[in-house]
Parts: sequence; C-alpha cells; structure tokens
Amino acid sequence: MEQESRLAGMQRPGGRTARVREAVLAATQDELVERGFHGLAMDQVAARAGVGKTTVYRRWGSPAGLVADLMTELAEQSSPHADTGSVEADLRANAASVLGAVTDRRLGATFQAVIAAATCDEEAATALRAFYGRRVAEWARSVERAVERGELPEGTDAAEVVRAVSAPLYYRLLVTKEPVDDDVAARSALQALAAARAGAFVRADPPAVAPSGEEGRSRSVRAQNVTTADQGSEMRG
Amino acid sequence: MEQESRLAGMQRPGGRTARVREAVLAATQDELVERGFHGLAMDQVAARAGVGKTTVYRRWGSPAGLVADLMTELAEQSSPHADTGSVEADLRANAASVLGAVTDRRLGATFQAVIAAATCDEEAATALRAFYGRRVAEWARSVERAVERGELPEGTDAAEVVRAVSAPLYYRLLVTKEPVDDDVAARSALQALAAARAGAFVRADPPAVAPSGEEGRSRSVRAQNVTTADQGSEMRG
DNA sequence: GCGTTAATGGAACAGGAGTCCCGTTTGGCG
DNA sequence: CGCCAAACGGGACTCCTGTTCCATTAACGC
Repeated sequence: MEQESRLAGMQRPGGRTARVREAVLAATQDELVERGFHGLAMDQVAARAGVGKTTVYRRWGSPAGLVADLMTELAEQSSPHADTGSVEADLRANAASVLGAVTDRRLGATFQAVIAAATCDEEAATALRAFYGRRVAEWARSVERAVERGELPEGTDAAEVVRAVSAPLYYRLLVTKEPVDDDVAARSALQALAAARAGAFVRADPPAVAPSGEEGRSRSVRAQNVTTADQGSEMRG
Repeated sequence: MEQESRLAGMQRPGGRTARVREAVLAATQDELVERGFHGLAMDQVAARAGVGKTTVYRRWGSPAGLVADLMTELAEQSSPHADTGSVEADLRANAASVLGAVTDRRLGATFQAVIAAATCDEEAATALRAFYGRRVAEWARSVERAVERGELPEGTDAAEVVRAVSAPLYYRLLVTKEPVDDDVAARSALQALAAARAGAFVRADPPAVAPSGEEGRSRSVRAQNVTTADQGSEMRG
C-alpha cells in the first residue's frame, strides 16, 4: 500500500493526472490558509479540488503526505537570492526573504503546516530537510565569497552562518510565538554577522587538506572576542 | 462546555482528583515517549492511567489540552540555573540545560509534543510561552549582571541574548532535524556571546531614563564590528 | 461519622474519517 | 481511430474518536 500510493500517478503523469495533482495541491494550500494543518481534512481537500476523495487517499494517503508533496513542489521553484557583493546586505536580504516566506499568508501557512507535519511524518520531515538544505546552500555561497575576500575569518562554516540568520526567526515563530517583523529580521542578520566576524562559526575541525589552492591568503580577519578554548567540556549541568 | 471542563477538579482538588491528575499526566508522558503527539489517543491515556476515558475528556478535552497541562506542570518546577559569575560559563550552562531538556527521552518527547500542540491549540501555545518566558527571565539575570560588570555593551537586551542561545538548538530540532549534541550547544552559546559582545543585542530604543543611577559607567565595551546604521530600510527583497 | 454533591466510571450512542469495491473515464500507443 | 490499462469517481461499509446518560464513589463541611 505504501509504495502503491507513491506510484499512483507516476506511470501516466500527463493530462488528467497532472491536472488532478495541481488542483489538489492548490486546494491543500487554500485549506491550510483557512484551517491550518490540524484542520486539514482529506474530504475537504478533495471536494475543493473537485476530485474524488478516493483519489486523494490513493495518491497522498494522509494530510502529512499532502503537505510533503507541497513542500517538494515549492523546493523545486528556485527563489532568486541576492548577491550584492556585501555580506551584510546579503544576510539581511536572506533574513528578509525568510521573513517574507513565513509572513506571506499562503506560504506562511504552508511552512507552518510542513513543520507541524514533520514532527509526526518522516516523509514530510525529509521534504523539509531537502528544502532547507537547498536554500541554505544557495545563500551560503555569498558567505563563502566573503570569507574569500577576507571579510570573515578563514574556516568559517558558511552554511552555519546562513542557518544562524534563520534560527531566531523560526524560534520566535514556533516556540515563543512572538511576532516576527522587519526589525527582528534585520537584527537577526546582524547578530549572525557579528558572531561570524568574531570567529564563532570557525569550524572546530579544519579540513584535512585544502581542496583548492587558496590556503594561506586573507588572514586579515581572525577570531577575536570569543573564547574558543575548552569547548565541549563539563557540559550537561 | 469549555469552562466546565476547565473547572472540573477545581472545587475538590484533594485526594482522588489529585491522584487522577497525576496518573493521567504520567500516562500522557509515557504515551508521548512511545507514540509521539500525533499518536496520543485519549482512550490509551485513560486506560494506561487506570481511569475512565470520560474523565479524561471531561477534564482535558483533547490531546492538546493534556500536553498543555503537562507543560504547565513542568513550568512550575523551577530548574536550578547556573550563576558562576562568568557570562560565558552561564550561557554555556544554559545551552547545556536546553540540550539536556530536549535530549532527555521523556522531557524531549514532551517538549516536541507541546510545540506540535501549540501550532494548533491556543491553550498549549499559552502554556509554552509561559514556560519559556519564565525560563528566559531566570537566565537573563546572569546576562544583566554581565552588562553591569561592563563585560557586555550597555543597553544589551539580556532576554534576547538568552533566546539567541536556544534558537539554533530549536531550529535544528524542529526545522532541519539535525542532531543536537554538546558541541552544537557549546557553539550556540559562544555565537550568542560573540554577537552580544559586538553589540548586536543593544536595544534600538534606549530606555528613556536610566532606572537606577548607573549611567555613565562601564563604557569599556561598546558596539563594534557591526553596522547598526539604517536598520529596517529596504527590506523585503 | 454523616450527608451533600463534586467527580468519576461504564456503557450505549452518534458522527466522521478512512477503506473497499466496482463501474467509468482517459491517457498512451499502435 | 480504437484498444488497454492506468487513473479516477461514487457509494457503501467499517472502525474509531468523542459525546451523552446515569449509576457509583468519595471529598469536604458540619
């Protein structure tokens, strides 16, 4: 049954099957906006999409399956990411982009739903990981270039810096439920940047061998302001 | 019906009623560990607690109500927080404390459940906010003292610094689903500290009047390394 | 102790989510 | 243009969640 529902629609992906998928995913988003993930009923989605509920159950199986597919769909639409040549501007643009995604009525409802679904469904969790892995990698290039330019310490983990920009926003959104606005986003970017400049994102394990031939240059910025000694000792108070 | 279920057990809180609550909350945690929030069934909880399912429905109403009550219970147990006199040690202890909470099999399942419940239930969301508001305030005192000692810039938002320690951990736990370990926790604390030292948590609106008479002292650390100009302009790329 | 009544427990009941069956539609192909 | 099988659609059926009713138990006040 598992792999059957996964395969449904995969052998004749043209015409009607594609229209059904499009209609169902659109209806799913509409329902998410109106009722949220907990109120997502397969019946309702089928009715709104104008398809039989049997079809929805057969192809997606559960509400979590619906939002997982929706996330996969969103992941494939590459979003334009800024590349201004300034790390600060790029990170702020990144924060603004995340803010836009979670603030947008339609996208925000979808993200919340996927995150909720990911807590109980492996497929949704995988789709979510895939989405963020892709987005983080895209934005990380800007940070990498900053490292190359010597604006950030050598060995800085670019992906970690990008994640650090998003983390406070999602923390507010999911845990503390505080409002997230432009100001919070801008501050989040500046905080990540400040930590990066201080060398807080320098990898503990330096890469065994530098992959390309750009080793000894751009040491102009070094870790400062942060104690990096005795990491990982006497934890778990 | 709403306020009735809320009132149940409130007029005769002794003896049997208290025992029932204790048994039901314990059973809820057990079920959360074994099946997670999505698999939390009122029947199962009632059976495991050895009480009638009618009672569980009457007093808690829904799975979300159960975890909300559980969170309220946890919030009342004040956890010991470190106060070593060193901000760095305190923030690392804070990170370790959060790590311990989300890593612990029983507590971790509970937190995940409450967060999931908070996405669809206002009562659970309120309980969650209350819990974190309390914890953040406790740990913030250590940061405030650091500001008073001059180790961090004047005007630093202590609560924000504490939140910044937790954010990356929850981000990993909820969004990217990466493993969270001692190393991640330690780095998270150091990142928050680095950003704080750089002045990234200095409030935009300085307090109109300094509450106590400690204005002009401890300017040894000032915002540096971070551009604080033109915040909040040209956002939403 | 003793009565009052809040609170619990069991069982029957209702509603809805999810499944199954089978007839109908339609995309892919010669 | 017509065949075949993949995919869809409708309706009946099952099972489980949540509700209601009423009898029973045991806190709390005296």
